[in-house]
Amino acid sequence: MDLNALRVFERVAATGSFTAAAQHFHRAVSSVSRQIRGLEESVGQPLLYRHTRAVTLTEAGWRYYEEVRDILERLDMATEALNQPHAEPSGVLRINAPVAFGQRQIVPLLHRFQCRFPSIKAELQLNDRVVDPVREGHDITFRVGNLSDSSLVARQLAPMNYVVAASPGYLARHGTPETPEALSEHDCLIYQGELGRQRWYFQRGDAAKEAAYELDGSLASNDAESLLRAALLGQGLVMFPTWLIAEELSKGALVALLETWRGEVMPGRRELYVLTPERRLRALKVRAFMDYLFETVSPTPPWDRWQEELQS
Amino acid sequence: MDLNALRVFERVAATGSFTAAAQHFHRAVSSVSRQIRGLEESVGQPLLYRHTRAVTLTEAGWRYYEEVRDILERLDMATEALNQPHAEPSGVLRINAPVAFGQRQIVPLLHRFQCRFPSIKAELQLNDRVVDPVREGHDITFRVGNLSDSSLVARQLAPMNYVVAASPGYLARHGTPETPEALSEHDCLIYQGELGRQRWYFQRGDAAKEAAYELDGSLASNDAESLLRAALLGQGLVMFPTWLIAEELSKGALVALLETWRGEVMPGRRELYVLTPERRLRALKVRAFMDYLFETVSPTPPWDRWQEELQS
DNA sequence: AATATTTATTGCGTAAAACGCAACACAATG
DNA sequence: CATTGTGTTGCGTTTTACGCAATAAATATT
Repeated sequence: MDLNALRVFERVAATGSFTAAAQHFHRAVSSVSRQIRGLEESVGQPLLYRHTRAVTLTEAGWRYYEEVRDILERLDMATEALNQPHAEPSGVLRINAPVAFGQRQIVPLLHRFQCRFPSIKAELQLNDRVVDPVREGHDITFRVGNLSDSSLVARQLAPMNYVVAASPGYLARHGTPETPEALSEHDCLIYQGELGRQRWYFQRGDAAKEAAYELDGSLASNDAESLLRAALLGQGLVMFPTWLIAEELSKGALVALLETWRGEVMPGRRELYVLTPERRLRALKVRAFMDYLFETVSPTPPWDRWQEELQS
Repeated sequence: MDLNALRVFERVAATGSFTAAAQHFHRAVSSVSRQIRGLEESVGQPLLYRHTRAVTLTEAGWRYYEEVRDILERLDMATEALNQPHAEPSGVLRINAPVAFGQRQIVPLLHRFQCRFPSIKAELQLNDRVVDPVREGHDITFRVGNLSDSSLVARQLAPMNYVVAASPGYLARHGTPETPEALSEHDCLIYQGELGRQRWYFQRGDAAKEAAYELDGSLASNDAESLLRAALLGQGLVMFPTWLIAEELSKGALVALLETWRGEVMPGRRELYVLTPERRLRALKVRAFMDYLFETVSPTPPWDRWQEELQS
């Protein structure tokens, strides 16, 4: 019996897939297959049922998995606890985030973090579908809006702020809308995803409820990046989260509009969350990254600092 | 990090010796040395101080050892728990016993046990000095008399019965002593170990206390086997535990004497104990052997059945 | 119903790791 | 001071793990 085989088994059990476990450990699937086969021989019975496109745990496998998961965790913590107080974080940090947020905010953040701690390596997985962080083996997951996995430790990172914006060229040609009502006279570039066309909502400071505006324009798309490019070319107005267009706002490539109102793309407010599996919260690399992250967004996230920069 | 290295580390920590761990795992000392070095590199600091003729744990090593010991135990138990109800005991059973008892009683018992369970392998270590079963890595330890290790689970196996015996030839030439007092007219072969010459003690059924007899004969030795051989040759009388001479009594090569009295070689009574480390009590191989052992000695140990055999 | 695709298994050759032998270093023991 | 026991390290050999490629099996797609 081999510790490596146990780790492979844990990952196979968590994901239901030899392929996923192979990817996780950067190994060939055949290597995973042999590790599992060897483990089953050493414990004397099958731990997994093999199906066509997945594997599932046998009854014994399930019981063994629960034990092995805890044992591996405990071993890692015992090893971690040996680190001297000044030990530098090291190892592979696995991060998951929505695509656009990851590209624009996590990549530079992570870059600075890794400059500071050169022993850290990272695996950044970006996707917009809801993934299971435990199953995927992520150390840290960024999530927008609703949470649904109670085995994760969720911490609120920052509020999601939306802003309407247009290029200076567009505004020079078409004027600057001063109220949400004025938007109907403008070319609004609308996001149209699986849930249909987004409405824009506005709420003034003291109003009890945001008002919905069903707007239109020359372009609708399910690709935010395309809408952004069109806006930069002066085609129309967009409403996006500040973390998406903070750089363009800072550079003046886009101009924030209707700042007296708070904009949303659906009713209610949402927050940015960061999630970690409960057990891994104390790994040094995870703690270090979380500390760094929360230092970075305090008191104001970098993607919300463009307002301050424009004022100075 | 490797499971094998962790097991090696546990054994080194328990014994304080690379050499002992190497022997335990049937490996070269250099292999143990490298395993430990590799483990220290992977946890990032030394776990052992190297001295000239032993190693000791560092502070971190001690803390790690306590964790690793429990983790390995838990893993073994999780693996053990997977066994199906009808699984046959297998693996290496490590037994320690006093030399003579081991040779005469454990070897045949173990032989029958292994015939019944062919997947069992055994390592039988015999010595008369007091050893530390945890440190030595024994699964089962036989012990006579006093117990002093509270981390072991001790079960009483059987009372120690002593008997005076002589060969038929000796008795034909010198007559049969009918009382302890008559022994002074006989050639008593006395055990003389590190504690000096043994006195023989006798207690009649209803007497409150055993009486001591300081006897003499033509031979005194620290080697019980030699005294026994001399007795078989008709040289004199011996007093030995029944488990030592049960076979000779059964065959009539020696004749039990003074059976109305209970003989001892020191004041008070002693028991035979069998000890197992607390954690290993539930390993299938250990349980199976213990069950077999206690079945064998119930209601009467085989070394005390010669009385019944002579009567039938 | 046929075809394409995905996942896991296994033969085989290669690479990497573990091993043991032997020489050596060091300090305790007699 | 010589001997002895324990641990370290260089080096060659043995063993294990790996990846590639072919294959099997069943699901998804057309």
